[in-house]
Amino acid sequence: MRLSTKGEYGLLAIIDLALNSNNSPVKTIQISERQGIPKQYLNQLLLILKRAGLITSSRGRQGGYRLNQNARSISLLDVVIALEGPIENINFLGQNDSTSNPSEHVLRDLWCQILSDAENLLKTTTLEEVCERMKELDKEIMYYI
Amino acid sequence: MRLSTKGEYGLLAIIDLALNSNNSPVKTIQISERQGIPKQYLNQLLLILKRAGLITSSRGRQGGYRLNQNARSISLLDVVIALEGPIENINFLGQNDSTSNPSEHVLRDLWCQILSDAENLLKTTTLEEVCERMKELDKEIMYYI
DNA sequence: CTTTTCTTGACTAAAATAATAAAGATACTC
DNA sequence: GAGTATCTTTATTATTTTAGTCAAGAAAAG
Repeated sequence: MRLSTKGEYGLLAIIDLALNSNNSPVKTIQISERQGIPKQYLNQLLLILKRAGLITSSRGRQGGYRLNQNARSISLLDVVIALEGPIENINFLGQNDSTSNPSEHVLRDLWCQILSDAENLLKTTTLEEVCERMKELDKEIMYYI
Repeated sequence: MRLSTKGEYGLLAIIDLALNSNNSPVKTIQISERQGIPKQYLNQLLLILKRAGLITSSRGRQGGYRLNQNARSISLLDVVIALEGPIENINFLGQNDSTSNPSEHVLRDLWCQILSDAENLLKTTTLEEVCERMKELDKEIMYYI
């Protein structure tokens, strides 16, 4: 459940798309500059998201990326799994039967609990939800000014 | 929140101590064999747990390790933090003020939520609790025979 | 047909992980 | 007190993961 820069950058990028790709596709370079992500690296991440079916691309002058689905139907879990692979089932050596080592069994059960809690939170948070929270944040900041 | 072998081995080792060090200290080699952990590597981990004040050691012929506190007062979080350091506050670059990037702010909040859920579960699970769960498991297995 | 963009695949540097090895210090036993 | 079993410390190494960089190719638009 650690988020590497891969996951972090990817999330920032797709949130950027959710906000900005409604009218026209968004170019890699634009995301790169807005979010402070190395352009070439971002390229790789966007391709991963594309292969996962979360975004679409078009080439040429007016090209760029946009969401492939409604922001409401993309969960953060979708994005994280696309980028970092299925959420780690723990290294536990004794992934064999539960008979092997009873303490591993207990630990594994506990870890499954932790991971499934995390997954649930990510699964129930959509890109749309994130965008709304950002708007709320903006409002709060406005009040201070 | 990923558990490396360091954390996993360390947890298995200290659970082993909770079960077996009541009468006499337990030697590295015994834990190593019971839990299938490379002996020299296990040494390092036990020393970390010792420096963290969770276990004590004695040298010489009857030497070995034992718990330094009651199994009831050692939480899995204590062990994990000793071995893997404080639970990762996420890489988020913009760890500066919340004004930087609003999407980072939203993501960071969400991640804090996930981590604190995980921490809570680990904090409220003690070594004693784990031992009890193991006994329950043994019972279940007995029934099958 | 030329430019802009995505696309692909190979390559690299740095860090973290997972050990291994060897020499030193302490305590028990004979 | 000699010897051995154990912990202790420090250094070294191999492998894997992370975080990129680079360069050449392919499609769409003007």
